[in-house]
Amino acid sequence: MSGSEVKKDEAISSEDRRSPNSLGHTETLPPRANFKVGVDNVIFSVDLAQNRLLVLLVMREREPFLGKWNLPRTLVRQGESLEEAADRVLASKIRVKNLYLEQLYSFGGPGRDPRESLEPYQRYLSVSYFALVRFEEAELIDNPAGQVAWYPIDTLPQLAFDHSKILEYGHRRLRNKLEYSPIAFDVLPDLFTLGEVYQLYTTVLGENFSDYSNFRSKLLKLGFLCDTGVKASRGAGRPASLYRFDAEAFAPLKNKPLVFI
Amino acid sequence: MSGSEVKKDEAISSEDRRSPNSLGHTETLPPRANFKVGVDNVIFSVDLAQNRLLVLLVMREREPFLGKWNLPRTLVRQGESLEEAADRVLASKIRVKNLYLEQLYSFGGPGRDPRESLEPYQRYLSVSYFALVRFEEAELIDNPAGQVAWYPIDTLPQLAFDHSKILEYGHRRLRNKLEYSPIAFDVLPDLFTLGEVYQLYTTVLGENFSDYSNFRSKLLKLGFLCDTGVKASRGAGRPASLYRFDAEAFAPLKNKPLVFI
DNA sequence: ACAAAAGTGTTGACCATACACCCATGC
DNA sequence: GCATGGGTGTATGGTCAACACTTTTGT
Repeated sequence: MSGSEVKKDEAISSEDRRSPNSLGHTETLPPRANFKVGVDNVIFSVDLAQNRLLVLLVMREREPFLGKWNLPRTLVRQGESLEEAADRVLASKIRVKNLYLEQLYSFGGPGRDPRESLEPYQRYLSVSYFALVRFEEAELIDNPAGQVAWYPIDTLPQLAFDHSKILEYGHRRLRNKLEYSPIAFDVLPDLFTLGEVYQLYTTVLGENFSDYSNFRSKLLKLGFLCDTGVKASRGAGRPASLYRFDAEAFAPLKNKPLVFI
Repeated sequence: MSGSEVKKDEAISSEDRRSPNSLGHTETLPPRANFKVGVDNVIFSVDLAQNRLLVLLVMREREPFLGKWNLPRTLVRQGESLEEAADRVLASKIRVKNLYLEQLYSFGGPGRDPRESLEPYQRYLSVSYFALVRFEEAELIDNPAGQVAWYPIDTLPQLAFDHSKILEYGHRRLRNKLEYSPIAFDVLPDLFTLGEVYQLYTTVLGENFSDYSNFRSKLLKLGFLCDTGVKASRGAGRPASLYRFDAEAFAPLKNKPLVFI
């Protein structure tokens, strides 16, 4: 508390403690950096048929890193927001109706792009976005600007730039998001079985995150899934009820800390 | 599953499904935006003597928004990382030894800065950072570039640009971080009483987040606080034990989901 | 003595985990 | 029948919230 006088209900200001000796020590700083701003997308999907978590990659068609894979990316256009740019790259690679998209992190340190050494004082900043889409619905667009492919998260090729780091960051976010927000229902079909939800969770979080019957009762107790009564027969075994995500029942839970484990 | 053939252990590629008609629909896009990249800091501290959550603001000394308050900010310099820039602004306003700093969010939509309408095609991107510092230790630097002040979070002045939005975002992050990571111990002194920890939590999260005795036992059960045995007398009442944060005992809990409620 | 703050203990409600077990279907 | 997946129930131990109570100080 010594040396921290505070007046009730007033801002504590540098004016109050101006010392006469500490005037303008104007150190010379390097000049401002010059930035190109792009958006990099980490787009995930879950292939329920094969229990694989997939990431969308694009083959580079020019230098630097020609012939290497990287994340779908673009530079931001005039009049366009960051999220619009992210939407645009996504839409240029795949066609989907339902998706979850959110900003991930910004990477802007020096040395991210080898072109920096060619164009002096040029820097490259990437605002990364994280997306989850429905695999069964996602239609790859045949792109003149390069080959596009889903890669299983556990057999990734070497990536250009610092994209492995970005991807790893996105993977961590996916696992966290799945645990405490209902993003799974953004990419599941309108009607789904609880088995499908469980499958999605296990392929992302690993086999032993929870036991099916406990997962099931926990999820139902949250109260935002409603049983349509309709049964779906998926090959052998007893037919499962089809459920629907009830957005209205979920609304009051929004912003509340939730655990979906 | 229809129309989604997948080969085991191979990427699913647009090459596999190339359709001859979908070649280069080269829509004309607007040209690339031209960005200036800055860093905006939301710097919090907790005044334990008055139970107030404070934010550091800076008075603007030039247009636009001359005379209005805004967050401490700077443009990124050559050779400097984003975090280094964030550190630099912070260090130019206050002197602190201990702090917690992390990236918050990037704001880069069109129309954020009124100068955009003057310089055509110019855009302003802010990578915001969030910091928590120890109030008692933080010494405001008498800045030639403008007045600096701590403002209580509940009596903020009007802010320039979209800084209210950034600040609100930072406030939300602070509350969340406090609940599930040990950032409080980054800004508490080396030796502290459990009452001080509780006080910090209540001024950030509100009076009714938890009862003291429950908070206490929960925190101790986590096992990374060690009682030094030394007693501290703070005015009236029974003297409290001084505790120390044990980084080694905490290490195994790192990356694990924790609740500090 | 009394107030104030630290610290301990108890209780009942709720929740997580690990199972065991029944149900409905395809083959 | 039997394998397969869907669905229900239960027993055990743990955690959470509320609150009563004791301890140690300053005045």
